[in-house]
Amino acid sequence: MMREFKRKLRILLVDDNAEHLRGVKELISLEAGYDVVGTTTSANIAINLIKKYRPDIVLMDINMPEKDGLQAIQEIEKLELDTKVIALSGYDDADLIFRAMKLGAKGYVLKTMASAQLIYAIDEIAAGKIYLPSALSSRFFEYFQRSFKNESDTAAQENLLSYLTSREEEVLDLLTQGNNYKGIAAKLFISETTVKTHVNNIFQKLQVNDRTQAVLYALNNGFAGRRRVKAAV
Amino acid sequence: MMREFKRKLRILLVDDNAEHLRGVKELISLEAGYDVVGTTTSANIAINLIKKYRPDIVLMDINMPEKDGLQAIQEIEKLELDTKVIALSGYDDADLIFRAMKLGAKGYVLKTMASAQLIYAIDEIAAGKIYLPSALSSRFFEYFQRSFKNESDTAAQENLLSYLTSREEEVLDLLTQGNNYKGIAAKLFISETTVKTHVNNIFQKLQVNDRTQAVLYALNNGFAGRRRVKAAV
DNA sequence: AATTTTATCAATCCAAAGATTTAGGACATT
DNA sequence: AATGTCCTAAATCTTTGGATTGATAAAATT
Repeated sequence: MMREFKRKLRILLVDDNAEHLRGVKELISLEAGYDVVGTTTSANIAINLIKKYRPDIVLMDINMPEKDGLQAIQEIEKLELDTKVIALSGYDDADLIFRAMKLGAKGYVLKTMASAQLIYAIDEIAAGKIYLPSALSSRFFEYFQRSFKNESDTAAQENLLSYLTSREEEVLDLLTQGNNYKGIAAKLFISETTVKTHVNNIFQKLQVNDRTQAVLYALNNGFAGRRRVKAAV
Repeated sequence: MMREFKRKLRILLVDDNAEHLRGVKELISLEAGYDVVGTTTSANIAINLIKKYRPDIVLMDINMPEKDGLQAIQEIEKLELDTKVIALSGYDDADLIFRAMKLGAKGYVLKTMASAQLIYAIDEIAAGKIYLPSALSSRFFEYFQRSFKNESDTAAQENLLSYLTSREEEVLDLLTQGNNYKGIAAKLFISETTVKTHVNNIFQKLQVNDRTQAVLYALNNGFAGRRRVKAAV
């Protein structure tokens, strides 16, 4: 298969198995339009090579003993380059796939994959897409849905948050941002005692004893989808 | 396209657009091996129909005004039946796709999709797989990776949690479970004043003013990966 | 028209939380 | 031997938080 021509795709291969490394290199070199700019058996060296040569694609074996390939992916992503990493693995383990994709891998291919399919994956990913063979994609989604199952189970049980009035929701929202009574009063332009009343009502409805528990309940029960808090002054 | 024969696949169609509903029904009825057991324009009615007829597949339009199709998916999943829901939408919006899959949809297809492809999707999903057309799959993964980008960025920036001693981590951990001083003291077998000392040190290190902010900081910065709190007594 | 819910506020009162200082003993490091 | 960190603890003091009661007015419901 041949890409529409522009310039050669620059590829870096990382695999601790030197045997397999040679095989893949040869395989890719047979195709026109691909340039293997380097091969290495070490993830650490790979990082340096990437910084130097800025390849378009990195084929990264993630089952390496020395340094974890997943960790390497994470480090590469932190560099914020245009380099796209394809995870290469002998195993179609759902957790591995999930973690690799989570860390920013643009694809995940098995070592047993046919060469034509590998080339196809490289092309797709080089073109900016994300590529997962359908079998692996299925595994990924099963894992993905399992990992969200618990969350929605929580939502399944009665959600006390639904008893809050809209004003109480506003107050709780400010609580989940780390505000105290004074802060909430100022932000809502109401008196501190009114805030106290609301907060007390919130406690009753959520069946908790204090603001921390209220905030935890809110976050754990999908209140306004977890937000980030800047460490307050 | 024809499934290998076993029994007819029982399908329920849900779409607030009666026009489109008829179209899809006809389309599916033309194929052998598929039995449209019901059609409805209301998500609420759909839930009841599912309880009654236990279809194999539900094609659920998720762009309905009255009741949200996504919410319907969630409710169907809560029933824990064998019924598989396929999200049907006019939009290939990444957020919609993500939310549908998160809620347990086994597939997501566009209304503009060719009929052969729809049948294929139904077959795949009926067979227990998950089906996302590759274009939508790409969108999903881009969204997925974006949503994890911030998390790793957070990890990249200085994490004040790293300054905590192991004892302080224990104390913070108990704080994130909604404990007060007394509770923490009892659980760690130390005096309440000692707990206060630890907590104060934690505040200093995390640069926060009170326990709620400390807890929020902890949760937002990957402290012991968010845990669930049962509403305390 | 009558009732309930919601939002507002005040005044207490007590308990809890938070700030600060001081200090002893264990342990590791220099 | 001296220094530093960590865990422990007490004492004191101020502030904040939380519970309770009662009250007014607008708004929504019945």
